[in-house]
This record gives sequence, C-alpha cells and structure tokens, in this order.
Amino acid sequence: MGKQATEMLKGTLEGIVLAILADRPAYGYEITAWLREQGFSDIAEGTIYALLVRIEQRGLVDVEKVPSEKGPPRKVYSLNTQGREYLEEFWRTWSFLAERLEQLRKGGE
Amino acid sequence: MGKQATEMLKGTLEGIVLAILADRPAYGYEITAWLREQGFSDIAEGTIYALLVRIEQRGLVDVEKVPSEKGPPRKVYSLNTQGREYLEEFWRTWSFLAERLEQLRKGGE
DNA sequence: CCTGCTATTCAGCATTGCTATGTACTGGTA
DNA sequence: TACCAGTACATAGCAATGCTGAATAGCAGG
Repeated sequence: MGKQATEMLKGTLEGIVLAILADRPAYGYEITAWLREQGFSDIAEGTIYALLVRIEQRGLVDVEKVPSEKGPPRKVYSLNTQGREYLEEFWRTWSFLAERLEQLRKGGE
Repeated sequence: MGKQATEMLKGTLEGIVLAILADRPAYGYEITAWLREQGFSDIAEGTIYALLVRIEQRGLVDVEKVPSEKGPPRKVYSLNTQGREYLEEFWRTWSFLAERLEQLRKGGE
C-alpha cells in the first residue's frame, strides 16, 4: 500500500475494527495479524492498541481479560449496543462517501 | 453528515478535489460550492484553500490567475501530468480500501 | 455608507495513524 | 542457567489533515 493509504485510513480504520468486532470478539494482537493477512501490510501494532483504548473510553466496546497460554493475558473486546449503533452510523457515512467517489470516477473517464 | 465524516475525509478529500480537477479546471470558491451541492454540507472553505495550496506545492496542479467580474481574481487550478499519475494511485488505494470494506459489510450481516 | 456576495488566506486546535521503544509472560535450546 | 523468539500490550513524540474563526479585498445595490 502507498503513502496515500495512511491518510485515507484515518477514520476508516476505526470502522474497520468495529466491523471486525461486530462479527466476533477479538483482541489487539489478533486483529493486527488478521488485518495484515488481509493486505493492510503496514498497519502498526501501536495504532491498533491506541484505537482500542479510544473506542473503549467512548463506551463502544466491552472488555474482558482472558489468560493466554503463550504470553500475557489478552484483552478481548466485544461490540456492545452503543458500538453497534455507532457502526451503523459509520456505514451510512461510508456509503455516502463511496457513492460520491464512484460518481466522480465514472465522470472522469 | 455526521462527525465521523470529518475523520473519514482525511486523505479522501484530496482525491475528491483531484478528481474534480481531472474533469475540468476550477477555483477554490467554485469547488467548495460544488461540494456543498453534492451533499458535503459542512466542508469548510478554509479546508479547500489549504488543500489547494498543498497540492500546488507538490506540483500536482498548474495555476492561473483569472480576473473575476464579481470579486477578487480567481486562482484557477488544473491537473497536470504528475497530478494525473497521483490521482491514478489514489484510485488504486481507494479501490483496495473499498473492496475490504464491502467484504466486511457483507460478513457482518 | 453599509450590506451582501464573491474570493482568498492564515493562525491555532483536535484527531488520527506511524515510529520507536519498553514491558511482560511462555517455551525451546544451547 | 542464559538466551532468544513469539505472544501480547502500552506509550511518548511526531506528521498530516480537516475545522474554527477571523481577516482581507473587490464589486454592486439600496
């Protein structure tokens, strides 16, 4: 991914993580690894942890500490009701943006 | 548009403006007005002007000062070759992001 | 003269992602 | 024992971007 991606991820990455958590509870290390598999090759671990702290402080997720056999305890996040509402709002904003951009792309051919 | 839009626009707004300029030369005031018509209701004028300064400094656009009958002279921007290449790169990054997000949206139903 | 519309600019702020580093727990291996 | 890799989380400082609010300037009409 290019350098443009860094700025484009701002605001979007949060929605991506919320969407992941809407599907299943997960912890930071796991999310980072999954994103990298999906092609988000250079997403920094620190970025994900900081993001998780933010959405927790906003009350969008519930947290549970679960012991791990292979290292320090995991902080498993799951999306709560407020988080689901926020995610729906994210999808609305995303749709709006995606529609305008598709129109612009068509217009420029 | 909600508050999420502000962060989501980061990085995307630049592509949007470049896409507009790929279609036709335009000046700041005009671009702001057009975006507002398209539903980007709360895009600040200052944001567009600052963005135009940035893409000019990066050499993505050519500028021409054109007198106006109704006010101060306009700075008309047009996309140059480098700008078109940069825009193509933008579309590639955008496509990547849009595909992942559509997959996530489907998965979460 | 004053108001409103056109048109651009700029200083200061908030948010977000990245870099770099540090901490901590477990298991394997020399 | 000592060391290292893999797992797992946290944080301080930086860069980039969009927003707020205000200022500047030209032109036309009441």
